[in-house]
Amino acid sequence: MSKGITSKSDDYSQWYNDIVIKADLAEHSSVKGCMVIKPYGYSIWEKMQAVLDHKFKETGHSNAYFPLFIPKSYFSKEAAHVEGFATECAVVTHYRLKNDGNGNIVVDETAKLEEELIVRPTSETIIWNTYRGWIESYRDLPILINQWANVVRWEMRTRLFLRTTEFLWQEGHTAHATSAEAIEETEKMINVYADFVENWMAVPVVKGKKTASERFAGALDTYCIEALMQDGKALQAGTSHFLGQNFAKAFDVKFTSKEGKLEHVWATSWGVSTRLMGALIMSHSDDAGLVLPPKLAPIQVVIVPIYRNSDDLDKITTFVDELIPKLKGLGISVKYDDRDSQRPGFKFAEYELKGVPVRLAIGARDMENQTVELARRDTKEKSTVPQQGLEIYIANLLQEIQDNIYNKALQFRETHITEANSYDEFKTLLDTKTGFIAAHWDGTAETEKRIKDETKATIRCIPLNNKLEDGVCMVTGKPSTQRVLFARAY
RNA sequence: CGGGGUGUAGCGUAGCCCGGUAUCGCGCCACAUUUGGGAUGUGGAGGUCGUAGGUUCGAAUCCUGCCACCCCGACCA
Repeated sequence: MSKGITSKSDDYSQWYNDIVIKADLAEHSSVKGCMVIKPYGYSIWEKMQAVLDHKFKETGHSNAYFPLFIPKSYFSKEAAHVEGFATECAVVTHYRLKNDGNGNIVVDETAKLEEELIVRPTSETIIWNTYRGWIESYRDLPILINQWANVVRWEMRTRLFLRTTEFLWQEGHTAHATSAEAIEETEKMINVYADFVENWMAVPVVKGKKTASERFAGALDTYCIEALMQDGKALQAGTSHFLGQNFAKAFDVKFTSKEGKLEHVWATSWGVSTRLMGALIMSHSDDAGLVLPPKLAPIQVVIVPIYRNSDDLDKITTFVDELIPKLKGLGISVKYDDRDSQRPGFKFAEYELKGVPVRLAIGARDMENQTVELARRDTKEKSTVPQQGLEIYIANLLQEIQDNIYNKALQFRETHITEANSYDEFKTLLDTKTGFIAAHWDGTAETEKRIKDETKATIRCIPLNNKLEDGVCMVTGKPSTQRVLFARAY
């Protein structure tokens, strides 16, 4: 197939890495576990940010920014929270370097911080410590804030985009007067995420709730969206947490209600990260490289001229110069690649690798016939299309491609949700068919852990609006009222 | 933290066992011919062989220490 890309069926993991590197999305930096997001990869992230940011603002949120550093003592204030993050924190202990006299730069031991600073793995603590000063009355509520930031989690093992030591994300942190309002916010935001992932990224998701043991550290309830990758493994694409009054209590954030009573504030937090890039790459791409949904492709249409002499090129360029404004007028991003330094075949391969949804090739033959050659990335089909009305044709085609890759992913997902009625069947499905497995579970953490230890499968979620169905736990035989979704996950 | 691997030109590599100043491919630069699926020819540039020390007349090669990164697992978004 393509030069230098490992086939998906040979080695899925290597295939993924190859696409990230060869499509010029990111590269490993010289710092362990940290990556450099390259311009092409970053431009995709910027498109994601733009859409999400708009949705957050439409739902009443504002952006703000809180410090990168968090005093260590803040972490110990919420017991479950510190437990969840303690083992993966980067800690700043000194604030100065010095020359040791032998030409080496060393830490100046005399410049030791009185209290260590944690590089934020998430910002609940610093934000709730700040909110204490902002909230006195029910009139100050709700507070609906989002922050775009980088965070650091010192994971043992990293993977480009899917899990890096430092990653980019957004984290929403809201404060409410009532439990009901906070829960409504939590649900609203998981729906915003699902809408974005499905309708922009073209990745179908299952909305659900996490079990107690899979919850965010410090949350009373964690809602999530779970996507299924082409290798049959699940990927958590976004989470929205109902934090109850845990952080308000830990940071002493109270307000006076309409009734004049002093009460603790109710909280939510929600986030998606550059991990979504990983989901995007893995969901649609093939052995020829990246496949991007038109709605997030930095370049939606690329035009490659094919010519033998400058006369040919001039004619083509004249046509293209008229076409580009028409496309742009319809909101379509277009690149005219008239580099003379590369031949057409090279360009075709390059834009396939980079996942550009539509490619036009225009040569002398086309100019004579008033046509263009159009190739779509998702199906790799080529066709000859009239120049007349081309921009309309392309606008429609982009939507068709968006729908097509979504439906393809949806079909894969639908055929990879399988019911298992015994533990043996469950294990066989995990090893052979993979994907989500819907099974009865007795609701205990013990059984959940046993399944995880024995099969590496976790409960991805209890789907929202799950249909109730009496059954018995596939492991213990105890009664169960609904099936939950298991899978091996990233 | 365990297991495995790698470190030699921008990238990928050979050479290492058996010591004598680094091979090949891609890429890069120039020129020409090319241009409807990853062009061809000719010429050219590019190297602290991860790092520190040791052995030796001489080290990419042998010895010792150190460092870094990648992959697999445990942890996790």
